[in-house]
Amino acid sequence: MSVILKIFSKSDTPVRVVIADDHALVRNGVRSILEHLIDEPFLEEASNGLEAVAAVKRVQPDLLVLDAAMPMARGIEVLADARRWCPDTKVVLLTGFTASGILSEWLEADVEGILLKSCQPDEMEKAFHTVLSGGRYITEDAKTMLLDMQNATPLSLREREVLSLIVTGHQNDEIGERLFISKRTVEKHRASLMAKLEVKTVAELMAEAYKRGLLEELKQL
Amino acid sequence: MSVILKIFSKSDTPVRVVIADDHALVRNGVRSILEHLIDEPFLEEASNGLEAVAAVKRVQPDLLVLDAAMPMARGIEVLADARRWCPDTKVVLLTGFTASGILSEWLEADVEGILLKSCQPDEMEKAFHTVLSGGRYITEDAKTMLLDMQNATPLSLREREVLSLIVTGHQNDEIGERLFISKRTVEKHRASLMAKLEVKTVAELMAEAYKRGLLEELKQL
DNA sequence: CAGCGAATGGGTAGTAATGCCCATAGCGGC
DNA sequence: GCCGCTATGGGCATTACTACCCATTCGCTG
Repeated sequence: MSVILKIFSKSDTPVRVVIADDHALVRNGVRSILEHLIDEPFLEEASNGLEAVAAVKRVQPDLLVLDAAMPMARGIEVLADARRWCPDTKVVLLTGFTASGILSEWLEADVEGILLKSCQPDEMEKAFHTVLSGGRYITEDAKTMLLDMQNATPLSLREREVLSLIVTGHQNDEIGERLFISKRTVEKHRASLMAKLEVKTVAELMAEAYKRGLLEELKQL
Repeated sequence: MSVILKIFSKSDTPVRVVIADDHALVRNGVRSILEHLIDEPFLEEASNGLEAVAAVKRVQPDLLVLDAAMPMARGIEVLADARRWCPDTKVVLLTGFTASGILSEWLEADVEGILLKSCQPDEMEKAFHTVLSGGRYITEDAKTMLLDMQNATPLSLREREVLSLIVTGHQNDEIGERLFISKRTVEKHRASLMAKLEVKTVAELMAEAYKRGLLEELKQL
C-alpha cells in the first residue's frame, strides 16, 4: 500500500542533515528514519541549542530537525540563528509540546515542517521527504491547534508582559514598579487578562496561559 | 573500554519485554537497545496506559519498560496493575520529567530501575542488563533529586488536598465546602503551604508544587 | 500519661485584589 | 475628523487573602 520514497543527492556531495534534540533516543530514532529515507546521508547530531547552532554553521545542512525545547537555547532562537548562518536549510520542528501560541510562533518563523513526537515514523519519513522536495508539512494535530488559536482572543503586548510577571509570582505594585506604571493600571491589565482567558483565579490563569503557550520562561524549568 | 554484555534466556522461551511509551520514536530507540542487549528477545509495544496493562497481562514479560507520563492511565497506575497481573516482571521507569515527589513515589512502588530520557543509550543498556540480572539501577540524576527531597519539609495529607484544589483554581470558601471544613481552616492550611514552600503568591506556590512533583492531576494537561 | 503535631475553628486587623464608575492621551483606519 | 482600541490613571465599595492572636480534639509516641 505505502509508496516507497527515497532521496538521492543531485550533486556529488551527500544530503546533509543536522538532528538537534536533547534525548539520545529521539536522535537515534530520527537518524534511522533518515537513513532509511535518504541515500547515504551525512548526519550530524546536537544535544543542546548551542551545539545545534554550531553544527548548522559548520555543516551547512540541507535539513535541520529541531526539538522545540532544548537546554542552553530555545528552539526558536536556534531557528533564527540557523537562518542567519544557512538560509537555505529546510527546518522541521519536532515537538512533544502542543500549545497553540508556540506553534504559531514557529509558523511565523517560517519553518518548513511541524511534527509531534507522538507521530508515527512513517509520517515523519513522509514529512522529511516532502520538505526535502521543497514542500511544507504540518501534521494534522498541529493544524487543529492552530485553528483553535484563531478563535481565541489575542492579548496585547502589555498584557503579555503583565501576565509573565504575574505567573512568576509578582504582585501588582511590584509589577507597576517594574514596568514604570501605576498599580492601578496593572490591576486593569490583570482584569483584562482574567476576562480574556475567562478565568477567576491566578491558578486558572497560569493553567490557561500554559495551555495556550503564552509563557516562554517557565517552560525551561 | 566498555564491557560487552549480552543476555541469553535460560529456558527454551525467549526473554520477553513490554515497551510502553506514547512516542513511537522512543519505543524504537528502546527496542533497538534491547535487541542489541538481549539474544532474540520477544518484544511487545504499547502506546498508552491501558494497552500497557493489557500487554503485561497477555505477555507476562520478564521486563517492562514504562514511560511515566502516558495517555489513558498514569504510569504509576500501570505499575500497580502490572504487579497484580505479573508480580515477577521487572520494571524500569523511563521519564523525561524529574520532580522529586514523583521519583520517590516510584521508589516506594518498588520499581527496579529509573532512567531519564536524556540518558545515553549505553547507560540504558547497562540499566536493563543490571535489572534483568536481578539488580536495581537508579540513574545518578534521579538520586540527586531524591536527596534534594529529603531536605524539603513534608506536607500533611490535608495540605496536599488543599494544595491540589488551590492550583486547580478554587477559592478558600469553595475548598471549605468541598472538604467539609470551614473557610478559616482552609486559610490555615493555605498559610502552612505558603510557609513550607517558602512562597508568597499562588503563582509561586504552583511553580514550587510543580517543581517538587506534588501535583498529580495537572500534569495530564 | 504527658507532650507533640495534625486538624479543626474563631476573633480581629491589615493588605491584596476585584468590580464597578470615571477620565485622558495616542495611534491607526474608514 | 470621528471611531475603536490600547494604555494610562483615579475613586470607592466589596471581596479574598494574610498575619497575628486564641482554643479544642484526636492520635501517636516516649
